[in-house]
Amino acid sequence: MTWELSSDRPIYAQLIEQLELKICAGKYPPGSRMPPVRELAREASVNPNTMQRALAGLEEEGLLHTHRTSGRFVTEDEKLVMQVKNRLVREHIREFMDKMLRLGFDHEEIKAALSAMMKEEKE
Amino acid sequence: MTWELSSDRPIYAQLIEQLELKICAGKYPPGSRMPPVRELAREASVNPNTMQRALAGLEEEGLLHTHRTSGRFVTEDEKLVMQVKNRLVREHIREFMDKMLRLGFDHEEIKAALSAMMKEEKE
DNA sequence: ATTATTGTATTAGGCGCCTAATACAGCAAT
DNA sequence: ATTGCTGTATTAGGCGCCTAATACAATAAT
Repeated sequence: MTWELSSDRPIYAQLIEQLELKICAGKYPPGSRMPPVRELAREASVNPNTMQRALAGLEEEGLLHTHRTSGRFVTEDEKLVMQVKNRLVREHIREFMDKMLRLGFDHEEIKAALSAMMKEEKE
Repeated sequence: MTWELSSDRPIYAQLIEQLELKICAGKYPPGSRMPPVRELAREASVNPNTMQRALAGLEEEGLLHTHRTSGRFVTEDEKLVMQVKNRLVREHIREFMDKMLRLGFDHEEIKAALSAMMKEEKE
């Protein structure tokens, strides 16, 4: 799971989302230490300032906290991580449903289309 | 169905998507005349230049064509409209699935979560 | 013919995002 | 004590997006 950045949205916003994702997916477990800003920036091929900005966003959210000189750490509050994960799930589902409804699909048709695509996937 | 613009992405790109949606959903039927740029711009609370840019995008795509002075018209090629609609559907499903898979859901769990949210919806 | 309406083009300016290059402060390791 | 690594702040510049204000060309409407 690497870094996927597109140019049609602010990079720092995309970084926030992907960091959230990585934390919720357990790539950066609760309590663990994050790689330093400069390294994360290098990984993502991004300016350190931009990565810094993204990390600051996660801190406001409470997902990260900083020990000024020894690094940045993922929260140990697993409940919080789960809350964020649930929030993300709900957002993704809502967004998906909205778009499909606007295209004229009803609930059943949405499920059918999804199932069909999953079936394709497996081949 | 009005205009929903957020500030975290280029407006002209959002306009393109929403115009595609409106055309695919039948709000602007094949062969029909589009409202003038200035009016669409007013509707969307956007600068005419920005709306112009979005419309130019739809023209490259073949969804619209222009009679220089009498206005802009939706293509009469219903097949093309359907193709675009199918493309949009596939894109939305793929994007949704990607995000959910990254969050650790498998196919069955994705369906279950979707169904659960639909059920909520109905109350 | 005149007028209004259409799409289109141009210029200027503001603003946010991103990069680059530094510099500093504070703690850990040696 | 010194060195290195950490987060953090600052400045400068480039670039794209967006708005605003015009202006023009070509057709439709009168």
